[in-house]
Amino acid sequence: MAIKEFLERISDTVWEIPVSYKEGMRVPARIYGTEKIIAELDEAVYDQVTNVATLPGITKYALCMPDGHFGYGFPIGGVAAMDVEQGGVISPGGIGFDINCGMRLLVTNLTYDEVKPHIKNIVDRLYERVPAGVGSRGFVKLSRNDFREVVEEGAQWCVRNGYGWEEDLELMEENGCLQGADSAKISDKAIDRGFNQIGTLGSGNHYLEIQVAKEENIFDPELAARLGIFMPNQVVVMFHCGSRGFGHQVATDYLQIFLKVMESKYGIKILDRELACAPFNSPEGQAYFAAMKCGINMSFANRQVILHRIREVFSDIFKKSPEKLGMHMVYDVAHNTAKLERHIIDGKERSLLVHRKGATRAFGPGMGDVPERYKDIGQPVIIGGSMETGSYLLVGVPSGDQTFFSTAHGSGRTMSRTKARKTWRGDKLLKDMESRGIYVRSTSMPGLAEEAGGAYKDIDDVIEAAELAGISKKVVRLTPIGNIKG
DNA sequence: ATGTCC
Repeated sequence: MAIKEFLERISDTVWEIPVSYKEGMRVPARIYGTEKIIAELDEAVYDQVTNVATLPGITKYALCMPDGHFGYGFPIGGVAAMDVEQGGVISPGGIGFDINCGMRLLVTNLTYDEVKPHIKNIVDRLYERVPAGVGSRGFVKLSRNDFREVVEEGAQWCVRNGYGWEEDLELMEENGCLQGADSAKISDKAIDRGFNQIGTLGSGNHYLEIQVAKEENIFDPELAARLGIFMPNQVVVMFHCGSRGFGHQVATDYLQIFLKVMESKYGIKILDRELACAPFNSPEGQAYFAAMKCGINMSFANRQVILHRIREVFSDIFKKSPEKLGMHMVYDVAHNTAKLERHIIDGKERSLLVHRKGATRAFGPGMGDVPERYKDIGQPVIIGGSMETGSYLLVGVPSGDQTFFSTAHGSGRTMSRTKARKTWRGDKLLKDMESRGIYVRSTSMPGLAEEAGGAYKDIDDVIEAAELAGISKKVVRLTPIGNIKG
């Protein structure tokens, strides 16, 4: 029977597939999105999210956020919480190859009028100072042993070594260093791939963008001010990157290990090899958890060094210190992780491993790990749109409990990279964007074409769905004026 | 996403 006949409308923005849809589903699947988003959703997502619903220990629902699309095993936009006391598993496919891919936002006290005459210079200098593209190498010279320290200490290593400010650490999950990251669980190959990649942007949809908070796009001026956006046309900097080849190798290493032991040792049968997993409470599961934390820390360190370079470039161009330019970090979000969290399920507190793959944690007001300064307003959420359209700053809300306090992470692709390359030309797109006031530098013209705004869902639709569903609240929409694309 | 197949 066709999927549409199973799809039950729970509300204007929540759609459920019952366990009767597929043999082995332990919980229903729920997809977030407006009617328009659901109508245009790739049917493969239904298959993937219902496969996830069969995994051991899955609690309540297998979820897909409104930016969801087809991914490796799990859909991108997938959220799955596994009860670790009930045989719950950990699955690399539920985290993503790019461990702790995420977004960071920093503000300036400059207006668009002040920045406009310098925008080409800013973008050109950032392009030199923040290496981008496949295989790019960073300026931070580390030995392999130094790098093992970095992956255990995360952004704290960076601040100790002069990359950034002490206050930056308060604005990251767990102060930029996950406890329990163990480099003994990392292969030499992963170290080889990662040790010269700190401070690099990468490729694909990774980018660094100069943006403006236009007056009409500041939806809640009070909340915006609390987050550091205090005037119309204020210029901010947003960037998106992850753990580069290092995280990719960690995921690859443990997928192979899990495929070997999953069925023979643990008797877990799965519908798709890409859902390879191991019980969280098993030697293999714990080893991957400790290795993944190294990936998370590597990514925090990567973004920390990039933040430092951005401050240097602005400081050089505007002849003022980064402090005088008000270059404070707003927050850093991780959107490819699994975290052990306590959540109340049907009135009972349980210990859940929450997989968020292309999904952003969005803790509500008062919750643990929300920085002290934001405790009363909820965790900031940074959602990057396509490079042509815009991005959003939001906050978590109490009703986020329905998704284990998770929301969308971006626009979500609607077109394959191959088709996008055939539809647009990078050089023409670059000129078109410049005529619309967005100055772009990229290492690859085909790569630029892949990221055309038309290859993505409408970011405003995605954010509207997230807000209507009550999984995050929008504060500011940000408009791009300059972009460095990997 | 990714030394885009060691």
